[in-house]
Amino acid sequence: MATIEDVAKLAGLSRTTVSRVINDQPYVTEEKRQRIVQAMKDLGYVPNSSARRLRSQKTETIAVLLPRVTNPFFGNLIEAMEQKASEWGYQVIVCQTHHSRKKEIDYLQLLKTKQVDGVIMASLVNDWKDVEPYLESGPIVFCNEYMEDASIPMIHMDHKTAAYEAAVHLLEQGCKHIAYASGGPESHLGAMRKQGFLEALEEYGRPFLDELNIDWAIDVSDGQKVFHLIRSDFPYIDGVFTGSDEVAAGLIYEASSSDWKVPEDLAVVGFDNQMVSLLMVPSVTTIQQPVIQMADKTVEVLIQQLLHPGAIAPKRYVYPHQLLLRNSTKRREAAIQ
Amino acid sequence: MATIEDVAKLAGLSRTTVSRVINDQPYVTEEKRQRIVQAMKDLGYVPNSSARRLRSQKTETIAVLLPRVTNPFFGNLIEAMEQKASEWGYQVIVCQTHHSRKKEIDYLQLLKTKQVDGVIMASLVNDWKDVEPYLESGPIVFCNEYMEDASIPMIHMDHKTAAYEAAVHLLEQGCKHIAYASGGPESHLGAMRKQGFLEALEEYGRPFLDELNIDWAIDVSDGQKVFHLIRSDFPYIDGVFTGSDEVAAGLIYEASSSDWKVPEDLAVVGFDNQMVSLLMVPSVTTIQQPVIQMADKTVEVLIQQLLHPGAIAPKRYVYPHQLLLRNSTKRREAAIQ
DNA sequence: TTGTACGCGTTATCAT
DNA sequence: ATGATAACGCGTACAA
Repeated sequence: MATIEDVAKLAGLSRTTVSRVINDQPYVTEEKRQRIVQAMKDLGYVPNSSARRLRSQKTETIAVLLPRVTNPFFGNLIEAMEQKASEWGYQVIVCQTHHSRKKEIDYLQLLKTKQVDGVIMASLVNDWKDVEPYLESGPIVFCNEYMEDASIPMIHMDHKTAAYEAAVHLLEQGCKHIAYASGGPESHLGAMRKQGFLEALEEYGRPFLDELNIDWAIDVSDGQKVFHLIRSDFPYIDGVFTGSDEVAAGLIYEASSSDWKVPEDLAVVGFDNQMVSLLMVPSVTTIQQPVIQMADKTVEVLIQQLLHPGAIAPKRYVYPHQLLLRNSTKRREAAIQ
Repeated sequence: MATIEDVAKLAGLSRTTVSRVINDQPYVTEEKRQRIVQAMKDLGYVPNSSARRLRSQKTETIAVLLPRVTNPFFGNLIEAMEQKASEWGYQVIVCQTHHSRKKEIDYLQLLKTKQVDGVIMASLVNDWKDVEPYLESGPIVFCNEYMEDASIPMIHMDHKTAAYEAAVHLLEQGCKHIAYASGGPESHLGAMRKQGFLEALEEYGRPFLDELNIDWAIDVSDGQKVFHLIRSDFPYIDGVFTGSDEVAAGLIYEASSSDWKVPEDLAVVGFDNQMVSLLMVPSVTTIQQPVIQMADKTVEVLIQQLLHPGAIAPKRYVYPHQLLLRNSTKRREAAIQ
């Protein structure tokens, strides 16, 4: 592998001058520049990135922490992030935490060991006190996930209001006993949703019992299980708030192969507006997040922090959501689309 | 940021000894080892990865090239790859080519600049002659994509036979005029599928006309367009082979809001066995690929190349597919779930 | 068992 | 305008 030294020799000049050419710096005669460019071509020279990193203390790489890529929400997120980052010349490392505290911390180590310049956390299962120390090694930005006490940039939706609106919608459609089927480990975000949901119930004078709380529903097959659980043990339930479109899809799929009708017997709302929510019959009422905008903003904020350290105060960007009314909750005429 | 030098000073020893402790090398008194470990803790010392890379000429990082993450097939692929790689202590960089030749080459540069030790190509739109030169900078492995002339490891299915079987299935179900709705840029893999498809038609004495060839169908909305095209311009078509479950889903979705019935009026087969193919009504007959096994194998093969350069001859691993018979093609009694 | 000294490939500083 | 030289932080012959 040719080094800068080789190029210098071949061109009959010094490393310094070659370096100047590489980095488009002034003070190089056009003639010598040509000679160097030619030498680089002849040798197939490419600057060694490790050496540059060591010298510049920069990696042009960021880590994106998320639970898993195959969850379509996170898939969309990282797709947009990678695209945006590459526009700025940054590489993206995928870090799947699978909701594990240990893995999350392990990946944060990338910051300490200088393998990445900054970190985006779209996964957050550790307490802030365990994350904060890593801040001194480089900037961290939250996306989707968030918490009150951290003073770093956060890009997210108002999950509490979103859940509140979804619950109100179910109540307005005449649901009397609404189950809450969500899952995964407790995160601040999950707590917010739950809060909004409960507020709506309280406002409408509906009680919420333990039996209506399902906290292990993540994917399609869980959704299927949820349906059977409801049907066999709690048949009086007539509405379900789910934490994802996948759970909603599983529920609706099972219902359609039973004698229950959605939404007449059971109204269902999903979350994320994934493609499947539109393809299901009936189509799924869901909450849309501006994923791409959030992803772009997150990358932009992080890179700005890298380019101008400490220039801007950590801000919070709250993006709007939208409750998309579809057929899975259409018990009264009002429903649109 | 503390360096190895700081640790050495604090412990009253030399850098060398500290280095020995870091890398678990012998010839260090237990007592001094303790002293050093303590010093590292006190200083919060972590080895600088850039320096290590420069010194060792290794990055412990691999690049995965693919069209886009939100295509569920590739989402599954990179999810499994990242997980496997992390078990070996390797980082994964996402490289979305969006079928662009330029982007594909740009990402291959990561190999030349020593930003990664090896590359997995699950995207392949350039000619082999343009890819081959990068081989001298490090190992490259194909996954899913492949071509005859390259002498590097390749992990993939027999797409030709898979397509052949799907087409035969449609013919056996009594389809007389079968459209081929696939898309994206031409790849060797696409050519193989088409070949298998055509062979089946020929075998059954069915002609294939230009009007039956749709080459721009990639996602759900394309599938919807395909349906309307067929319905308005080529209503005699009674079967469609699609390149992905998403296209199939779009087709079926539109058909269900029309007076056409699937499979009676139009039989549809998909590709990849994505979740949506199971959730659609009717469920979609499709071809299943052993994605995770292929992903694991690919990572394993690449890492073996990194650990033992030139030890094993480049081999080809062909994985079995499975045609899953579902309702979207069930025109005769035989079909199974 | 421990330490000295050099080099990995670049870039920044300071002369000239 | 150009070049010599010193870092960046680490690992490893080789010497002791």
